[in-house]
Amino acid sequence: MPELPEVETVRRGLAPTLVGARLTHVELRRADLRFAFPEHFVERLVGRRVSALERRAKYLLAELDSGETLVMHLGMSGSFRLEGETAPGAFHFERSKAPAHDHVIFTCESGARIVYNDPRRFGYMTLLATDALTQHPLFRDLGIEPLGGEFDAAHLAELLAGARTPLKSALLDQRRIAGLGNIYVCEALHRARLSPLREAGSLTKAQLRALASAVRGVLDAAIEAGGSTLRDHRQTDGALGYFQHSFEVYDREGAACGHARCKGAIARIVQNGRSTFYCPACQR
DNA sequence: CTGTGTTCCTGTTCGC
DNA sequence: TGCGAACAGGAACACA
Repeated sequence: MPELPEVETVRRGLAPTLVGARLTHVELRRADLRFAFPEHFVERLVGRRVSALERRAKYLLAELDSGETLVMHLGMSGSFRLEGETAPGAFHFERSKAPAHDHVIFTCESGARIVYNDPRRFGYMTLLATDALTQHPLFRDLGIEPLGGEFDAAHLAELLAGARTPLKSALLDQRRIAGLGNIYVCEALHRARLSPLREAGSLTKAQLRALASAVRGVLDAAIEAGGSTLRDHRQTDGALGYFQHSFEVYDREGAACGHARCKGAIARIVQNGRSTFYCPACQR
């Protein structure tokens, strides 16, 4: 589920509860997610205060007062929900009816509970020394943040220079740009009117400008939509929120292309084993 | 080095 | 209605 905008929405949803909070209890309902939890995971968390909640690419980073950072990735199906004092609508579940796939439960001093649910278990959590975070293999090779100040057409030109791979594959590569996933790559390419099949290194300057602007624009819009769902529904689970109603191409095979004067229909093809949606008529 | 295919896991949807 | 197949928002890893 979660690409950059969803993770950012989760971060904003959890921050008011988590930042400044002390963890009093951490419950693991199983020994692993995608990977095993690290040694003494619970002991290293309990009693610690969370000093900041950040995001890098699709990772959530909870900085602790112990010098370590709790690193969380939501994989395909991970989500958080808030229960307890800060969630007035929280349900009370009988023990036997606890929702399936709740794997980790963090309890704060305030009584608030933050529950991590992940049916497919492609997500994972680990603890890393905060001052060495950027050197760690998980982060060392990550590319540029598409919403950061350095991301522009010139940077994009460098990132794609000489690449023979299809444009879509290049944009999904987290070592180039970090945080884009299948949906927003499809959407950004449609906005920029560029074919996912184009050789990545073949874009003109004007096309690079259009693409940089499209990437930023689609991510900004999705975060904004996520933000509005947060305000309206206290949703912290990183669901696509209302932005899914704004998809121009993703999961819209056969629909009319939304671009002015384009008579094309959205097609679905498969690239690297994953669905690509685009308009063959106007994306060149 | 670059680029591609496979794999992890469960839930939902679709065609018969 | 049931039942198997296809597919799903990610990315680590193996390999050509």
